[in-house]
Amino acid sequence: MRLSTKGDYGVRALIDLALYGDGRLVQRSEIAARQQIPESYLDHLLAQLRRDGFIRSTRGPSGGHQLVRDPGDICLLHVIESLEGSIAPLQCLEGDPDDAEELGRCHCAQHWVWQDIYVDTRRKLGDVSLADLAARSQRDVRSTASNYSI
Amino acid sequence: MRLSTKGDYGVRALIDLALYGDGRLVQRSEIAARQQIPESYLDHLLAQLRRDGFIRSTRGPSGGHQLVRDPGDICLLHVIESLEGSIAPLQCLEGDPDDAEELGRCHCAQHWVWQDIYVDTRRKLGDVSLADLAARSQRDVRSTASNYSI
DNA sequence: ACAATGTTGACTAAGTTAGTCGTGAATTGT
DNA sequence: ACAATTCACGACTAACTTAGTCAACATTGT
Repeated sequence: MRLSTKGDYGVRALIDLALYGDGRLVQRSEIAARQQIPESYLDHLLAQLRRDGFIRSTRGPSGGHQLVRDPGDICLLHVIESLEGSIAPLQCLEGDPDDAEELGRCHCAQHWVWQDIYVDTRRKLGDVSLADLAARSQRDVRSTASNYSI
Repeated sequence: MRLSTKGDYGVRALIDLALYGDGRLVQRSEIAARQQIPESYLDHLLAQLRRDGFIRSTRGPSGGHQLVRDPGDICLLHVIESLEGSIAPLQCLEGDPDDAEELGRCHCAQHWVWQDIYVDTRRKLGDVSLADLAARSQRDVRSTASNYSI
């Protein structure tokens, strides 16, 4: 039930782009340094996010990465599912989670419990945008900084 | 985010004991056959459940396994956590989940989202008893049987 | 041309999952 | 006492996943 580093790192990378990529390209090395992610590993995550249309990348000197859409229009659910694959707790819950017909087909005794958890988790993740996370991230940075300044 | 076979099989084994172990011992081979679990693998799961006080086992001919407590007094959360370990989606959420102090210590941007999901998932699992699952399992068996008899 | 950057795929080491197997210990029936 | 039956436990393993590294290549700005 644990999120792997792919999901964690990938989300952090997108938050970084939301925070520092306003109108400019952000380089892999910048993201890696700020978010504490091995640079060569970050490569794979950026590739996946590119494939799924979250970012656009530019080569060459002064190249880098940028978000394709507005951070407010990107929800955590899609990012996580891009990086982690399905987050269904049981195999019989995979497939289109919005198709109630399909989910109801299995009759294992635990099905309904995990289906409830699955649907609810997806809803919660769907309700959070990258902009929300970026704002939270910035707030935390400021509050930590103010602790030092007292 | 997927439940492993340990959790799935282990819960099914306990449901089997709830259904067929009323006042008698149920043998490993019975459980394995009914629940489609490799017998030698089931050993490990029963050992873990014994260590954590869910079942009691008796050796020798006509030996077997039985629940220690009433199925209504065993919640899914404790069973799952016995078999799977912590189900916290992030490492920084581990430790005592009822200690709000401890959970609030980390300030990674995603923390609050996953904490919400974690707390809610544990609550949902805590609200389901083995008796609930056993009843559901029996109902499903009957409804499947009645489909054939029509 | 060439240096800076991103792109891709092959490779790897460590850990987890999902088991199997063999030996031993307890219990029962004879 | 002894054999049969059942659980108990730990060693072992094959396949898969995770979390990376690395090298070769493609593109772009100067």
